Amino acid sequence: MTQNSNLSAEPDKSLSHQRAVDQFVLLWGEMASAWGINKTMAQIHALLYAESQPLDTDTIMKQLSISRGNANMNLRNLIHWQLIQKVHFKGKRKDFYTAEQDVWNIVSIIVKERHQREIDPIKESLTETLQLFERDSDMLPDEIAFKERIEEFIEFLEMFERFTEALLPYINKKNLTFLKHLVKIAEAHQSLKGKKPSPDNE
Amino acid sequence: MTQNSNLSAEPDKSLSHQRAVDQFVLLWGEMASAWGINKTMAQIHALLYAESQPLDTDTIMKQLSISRGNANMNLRNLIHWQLIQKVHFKGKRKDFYTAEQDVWNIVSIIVKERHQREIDPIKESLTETLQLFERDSDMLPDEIAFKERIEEFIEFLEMFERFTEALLPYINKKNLTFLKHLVKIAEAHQSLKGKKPSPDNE
DNA sequence: TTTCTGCTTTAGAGTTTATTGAAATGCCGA
DNA sequence: TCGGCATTTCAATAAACTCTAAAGCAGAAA
Repeated sequence: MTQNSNLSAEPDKSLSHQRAVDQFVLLWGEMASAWGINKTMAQIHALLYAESQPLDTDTIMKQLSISRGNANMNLRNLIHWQLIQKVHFKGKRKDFYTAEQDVWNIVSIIVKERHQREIDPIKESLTETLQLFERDSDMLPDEIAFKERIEEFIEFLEMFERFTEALLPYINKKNLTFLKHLVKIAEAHQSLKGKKPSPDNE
Repeated sequence: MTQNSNLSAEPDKSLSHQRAVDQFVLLWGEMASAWGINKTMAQIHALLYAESQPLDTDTIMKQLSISRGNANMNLRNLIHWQLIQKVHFKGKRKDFYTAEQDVWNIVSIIVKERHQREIDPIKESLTETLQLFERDSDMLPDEIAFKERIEEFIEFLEMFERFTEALLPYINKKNLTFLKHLVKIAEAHQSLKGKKPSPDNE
């Protein structure tokens, strides 16, 4: 019961494959928790990403040694993130789950989701903060500088927004050509101007 | 002692300015913890970013109501991340700290750091995982599919690497023109091909 | 040398977040 | 309507992470 995985719920798999999946699941989980995403949620996603077949809750529980409640919560969360989907098989009552299998789409979904959930609210809060300032005429120099920095940050977020909105449609394994094209433009532009495009600060 | 900030360590600041700084610090801290970065570390950074003048440890402690040890640890961490710098004033024994003030540089530093710390090791681990597989001839179809997905992921990371390396030099408030240019190319390319560049999956 | 000032380290307390286990609810066929 | 799965919810518990207080250093001044 305390063993971490590899309960061989699926005897139709070679040992080396099973080990590779386990290792991959662990890696994905660690990665996620470094980025503020629930480790178990990421592990479930990794498992479903690694498997070609849809899995049911019990298999996931056994495979990752987690409780039913935990599995259920994180599965729901993953569905909400649109990273996995429920699948039904005729004749079977259980829910099965399957994950998007194209890394490019996965990344694209994650970027979109976090953008909506996090960037937009931040922009709003910053705009509110700006409203705390007195009229320009009464402001001290440091105050003006700070205000400008906030404005610059808002501008940055807007630029980021435009950028991701423009590029996200190309983040897809069937559309790499255009991305590669953009990178080449940037690389060319860079070598044209020498190593760094501008010396440094001020 | 339990009050959250605004101990007005700097009487030379208007109340509205102080409130704006406080609010900004709180926001930045929350944002950071959503992304797996220590909240206090981010708050210290926000404070230094908001202030035009370098601050010493005692000011930071008072301003954020944190202990000396905590301040010290997180300041060191920020230096390690290259997000702030120590500053010395002649005649004064204390260390003062100051932050990079250009958002674009800040983001650029963060991307570079996380890249080094996280993406590179992941690529290595994935490569190791790949080595767990048997020779192609002995592989089951599912096994081959999984292997291909890992390879695709490595490919993605490499593309991401090229992309950031190509663009990071332009992420700087003095070099926005080129970025804007790139976005325009992408936007134009998109409208040329209709709303979505490719219908959907498969 | 001793004292004073400021920086650093660390064990444990405190806080936050994730996970479990059990009970509640829903669903479907007999 | 009941019985048997399957899913969902949630209070209690555990794990992870952060912060503090106190002690230790190191160097400057006296």
